[in-house]
Amino acid sequence: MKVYNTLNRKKEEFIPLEEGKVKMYVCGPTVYNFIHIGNARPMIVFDTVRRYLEYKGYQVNFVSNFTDIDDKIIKKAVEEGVSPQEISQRYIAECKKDMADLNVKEATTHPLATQEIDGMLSMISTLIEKGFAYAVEDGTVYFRTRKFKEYGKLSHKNLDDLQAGHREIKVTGAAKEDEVDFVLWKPKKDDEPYWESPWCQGRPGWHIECSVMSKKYLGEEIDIHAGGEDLIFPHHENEIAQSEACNGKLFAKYWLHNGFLNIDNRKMSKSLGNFFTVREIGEKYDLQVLRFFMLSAHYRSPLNFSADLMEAAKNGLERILTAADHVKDLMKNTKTQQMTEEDAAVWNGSLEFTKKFEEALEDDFNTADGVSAIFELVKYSNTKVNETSSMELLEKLYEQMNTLCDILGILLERKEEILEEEIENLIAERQNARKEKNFARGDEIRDILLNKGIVLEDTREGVKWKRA
RNA sequence: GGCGUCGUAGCCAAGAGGUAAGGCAGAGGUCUGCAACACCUUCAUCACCAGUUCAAAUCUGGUCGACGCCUCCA
Repeated sequence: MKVYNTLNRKKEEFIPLEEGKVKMYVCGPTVYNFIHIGNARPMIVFDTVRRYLEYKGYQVNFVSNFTDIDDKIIKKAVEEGVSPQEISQRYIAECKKDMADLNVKEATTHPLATQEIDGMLSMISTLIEKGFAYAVEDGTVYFRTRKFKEYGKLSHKNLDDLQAGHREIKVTGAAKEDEVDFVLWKPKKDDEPYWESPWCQGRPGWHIECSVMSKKYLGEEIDIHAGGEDLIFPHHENEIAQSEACNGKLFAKYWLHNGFLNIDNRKMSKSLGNFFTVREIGEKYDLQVLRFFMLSAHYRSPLNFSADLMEAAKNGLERILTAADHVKDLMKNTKTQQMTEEDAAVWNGSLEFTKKFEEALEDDFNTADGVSAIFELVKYSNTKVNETSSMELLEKLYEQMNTLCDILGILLERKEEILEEEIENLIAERQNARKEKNFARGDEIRDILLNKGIVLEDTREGVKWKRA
């Protein structure tokens, strides 16, 4: 398996630190509002990476944090006149709901920054002892960036360029030794929440959280650290500096970063008015569609989002689900149990698509190619399978589709929906009308149901319906 | 200004030296009471220019265009 490592900008063979196990950390959201669809991309993409690793038999320890203390959270709390905890708790719950609808698996551990303050104090102390950090008069603690010789190895920046390119830096509080130094701990302002520390009453800087949580739940050295490409600098660069300066070990072996999600070819931002939360999209589409859409491109490519593209994704996904439904329906009426010779040949032929799918995912998680393998399997199934197919073949084919879709986190089983009695009666009435060749009444009923969002399809296996 | 990514059909998107996967949309057809589903057929020489090579969408150089990071941001 090859993975693209941002550290050296090359695809590398994936070799875990410990055989059969993968330690993986994904930077999670700051919880001050509903998550937006940009937040959803790394969640979906790295959940898929995890699922593939698990499919390969790895035991994956997957850690993803929630940043629950931060300026934006405090700001929101002040606006609403409630505590920051109330804000963060609320949006953690909402975020988990969205993740469930996106079929993103729960992390092995979802640590919260505010629960890890002790670890942060300890790491900051160690950094000060080792000379990698210093406190200034007002109690702010800075990381001594130039002291860490490898600084810039992830983002491929050098400190002199950074310094030259630096625009006016708004330094609050006491002056730092060097303008490239960054904050590890900062003093509280006014009634902000705070924790006691040897330096001042205050709270942690953003970067230190992830270094500490990764170390606590996964250890000093991990296999994969992932997040959005915008985190490469400064967030991940700073994490490397903190962790490696503190632990004296390589922090993470592979760094994976997903490309950005744009809206109508522009960066998503509130000021442009092209900002969508996952919740909003969920009102118009099953979030499976959003997931399928995101996986239709390579995770490192920028991905554009628009209504048309969502429609296309919806139709494509529908094609896959319809094929699976068809196989399932055939199972109800199949006469033969065991595969015939002919069936066995069909089954063998289908293995080609699993192979193609695996080869795609092996190559830096190329889900776009993986999806195309599923489409080819769908076409193959639609063509090869019929009323004479054996139960064994049908089950195997369904299982194969299900396995591949499950790696992508796509559910083949449609949600069970209970038809209201009225709708059932209408469908029955329509069947009678059709039997008596009263097609006018039949079509009328179909239109009535269509208006209720129910689409009917007459197939050989009987009447089927689905939500529009 | 520094660092970096990308330009493949109407749209989305793989492919990374050997003669363009897959999907959506469209067109024509088969099936169906009609429709839907499904199936069949059809739909590109890869931004441009110049090189390297027996061979380039794939390598090199240049041009144009789009975008990202350098500041909170997934």
